[in-house]
Amino acid sequence: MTIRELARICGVAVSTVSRAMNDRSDVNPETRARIRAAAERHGYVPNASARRLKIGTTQTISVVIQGELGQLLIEVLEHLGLAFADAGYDTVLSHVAEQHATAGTVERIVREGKFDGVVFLGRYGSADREASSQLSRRLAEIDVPMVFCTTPDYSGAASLHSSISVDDQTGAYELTSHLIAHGHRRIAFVGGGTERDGEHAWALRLAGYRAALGAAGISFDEELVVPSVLPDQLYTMRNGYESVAQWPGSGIPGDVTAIMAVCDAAAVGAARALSEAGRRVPDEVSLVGFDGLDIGKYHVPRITTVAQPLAEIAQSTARVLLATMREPDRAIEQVWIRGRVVEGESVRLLT
Amino acid sequence: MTIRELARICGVAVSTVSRAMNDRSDVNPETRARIRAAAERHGYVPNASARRLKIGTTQTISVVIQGELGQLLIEVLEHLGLAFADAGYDTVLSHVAEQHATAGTVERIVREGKFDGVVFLGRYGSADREASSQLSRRLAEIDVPMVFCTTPDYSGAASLHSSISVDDQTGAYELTSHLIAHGHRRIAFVGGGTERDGEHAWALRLAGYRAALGAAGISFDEELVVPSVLPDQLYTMRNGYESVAQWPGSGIPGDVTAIMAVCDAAAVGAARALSEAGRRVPDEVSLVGFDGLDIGKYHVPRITTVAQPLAEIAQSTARVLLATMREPDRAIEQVWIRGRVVEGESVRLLT
DNA sequence: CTGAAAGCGCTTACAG
DNA sequence: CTGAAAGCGCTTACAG
Repeated sequence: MTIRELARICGVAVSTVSRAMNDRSDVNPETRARIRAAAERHGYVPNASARRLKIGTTQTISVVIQGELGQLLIEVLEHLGLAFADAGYDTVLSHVAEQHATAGTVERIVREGKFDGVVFLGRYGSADREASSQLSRRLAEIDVPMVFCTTPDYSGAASLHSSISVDDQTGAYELTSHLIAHGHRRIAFVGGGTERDGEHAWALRLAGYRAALGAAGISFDEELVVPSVLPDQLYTMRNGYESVAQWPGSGIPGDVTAIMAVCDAAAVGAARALSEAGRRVPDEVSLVGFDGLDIGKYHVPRITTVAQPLAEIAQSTARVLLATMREPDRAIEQVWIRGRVVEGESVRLLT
Repeated sequence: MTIRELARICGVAVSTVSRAMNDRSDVNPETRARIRAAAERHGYVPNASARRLKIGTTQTISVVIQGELGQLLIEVLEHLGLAFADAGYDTVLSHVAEQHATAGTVERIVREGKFDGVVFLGRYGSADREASSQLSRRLAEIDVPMVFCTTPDYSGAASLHSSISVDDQTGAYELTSHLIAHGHRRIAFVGGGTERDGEHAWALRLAGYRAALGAAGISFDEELVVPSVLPDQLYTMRNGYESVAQWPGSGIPGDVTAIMAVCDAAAVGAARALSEAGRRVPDEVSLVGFDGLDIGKYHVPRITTVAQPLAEIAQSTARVLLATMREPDRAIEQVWIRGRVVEGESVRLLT
């Protein structure tokens, strides 16, 4: 069913049908009603491609997620969907599998013109820092509005794209301070990556951890930073599990009284590894995560964490992207939203 | 950058550019190389809408998920993405928030012509059975190939759409038999819905549970079926938790030795509720889930479950949909794929 | 192997 | 308030 067929059925011109379908004011209310009734009856929906070609807008935002799809990103995605729907946009997830995560794939998605705006969620580009930075610069040359959510844009010194994230560093600082206030001094950081470049979420969390130790006069011990054995799957249970299970040297040092995992999922995995090693949480080892997901909430013991304000992060992302769509030359902005420490049952008070 | 501009830059006709970009054989290899190099240099990517309008194919499959986005569906989505990519199709998730889950929304997504095929994943339609059935019949009239994955199509007696799912009933049968073989006879089923219409995954699992009891000569006790207190969020930790915490009557009967949760997530929630009630798993109560997700794997104790062959389910879904796209009048088929009981640490052998 | 032209289904000035 | 016509950016017979 095309607009021409419907026009013939209704005995009007295609332009009139178009006006009726688009709720233009310059059409007789009765004509409008008649046409819309006929459209409904025949299941006519304007062809999105033709409309887009003519009008230059798809009313669709793409959310690009690369690699693993964790619960955190999924929840942000849900909130993004709601926020964009409020503004009249459809949201569509373009998931790029790890295998296909090349600059070309990402660039094609953006350039094809299927979308009015793009949100890069969680991660993008390759592990190679230079390649990611180059992708970021290439993307900046495409005139499709885009924004980065829960990930920096890796473009180097001067940011080329706006980004919205939880304030990882402050959150980790507060969480570490919480542990310190409970008497812990030998605190391990588990499951981060290896390049300490300060832009990844885990690196910012590590920086916050370090700063809190420093503020409390506790010396930083490189031995207590246990990097992930699965750098491609940082934010997973498996990462937390394997990283603790394969603790370098002769296993978990006996004097470690608390472990900070890179996220809640990793904390749950770490808890399992600790259990297998015969170390009880929190009686023998305290444990904290990051994110505030259900997985930590229903864990026994409930994991103390920093809850990310996901709805707020999503709304802020939508706001920045929509503003950039209206005003392409708008200034780049980096938004950091504070999380909140949520006490669970996984931290023991040392006396 | 349009095809016309690129044609002028290269000093050829637009038709030649088109041929070069589409890898047609009837173009001079040198011309082709020159054009493609120029396209790369200028970041030219053919406009997807114009292409689609002309050619009638988007090379894009939409996966529609309605309401909650759980880990199981996400993993199926990842596998679907890989399977369709192998066939040269992009996959896009069109998530429909619970608030917007009307027949109109779904129908619009399908009719707009943005997609060559549609996979309904996990659930669709409203809670109202009649409305869902009506939607199913309306969808059947749209000539976009579609298939249902991990959900039946609710169209009533005669199926109007193909569907691919794990064999829920057999899985639950085997899992229940596993419990019975371990000496359990008072086994509760926790977290299912209320309408026992036999089509939902949970209802099929309940049917399998019941059949296994019958086969073992254990009488079915309605009291041991504890329906969800959160019918809209069946496959969540929260459902398992609340359903056990708010067990009807005077709480968990003392003679219940095992609980079968509607899925792994619910089992984890149930475990937390049991812990709060002072009942240890598996020492005092055994517990099983369904799905085979990481959440159960890293739980302490590891949850005994039925692992769904997600890759196989996704591949089968892609195969059926692609076949339907090639051959629209192809027969409807219902595919049930067997899962596999995976023993964890959550079932105690009663002696 | 290459080019000129028609047309996919829409929307939007432009007339009336 | 309605209609006829142009054109969005492509692809594909049809000629050459």
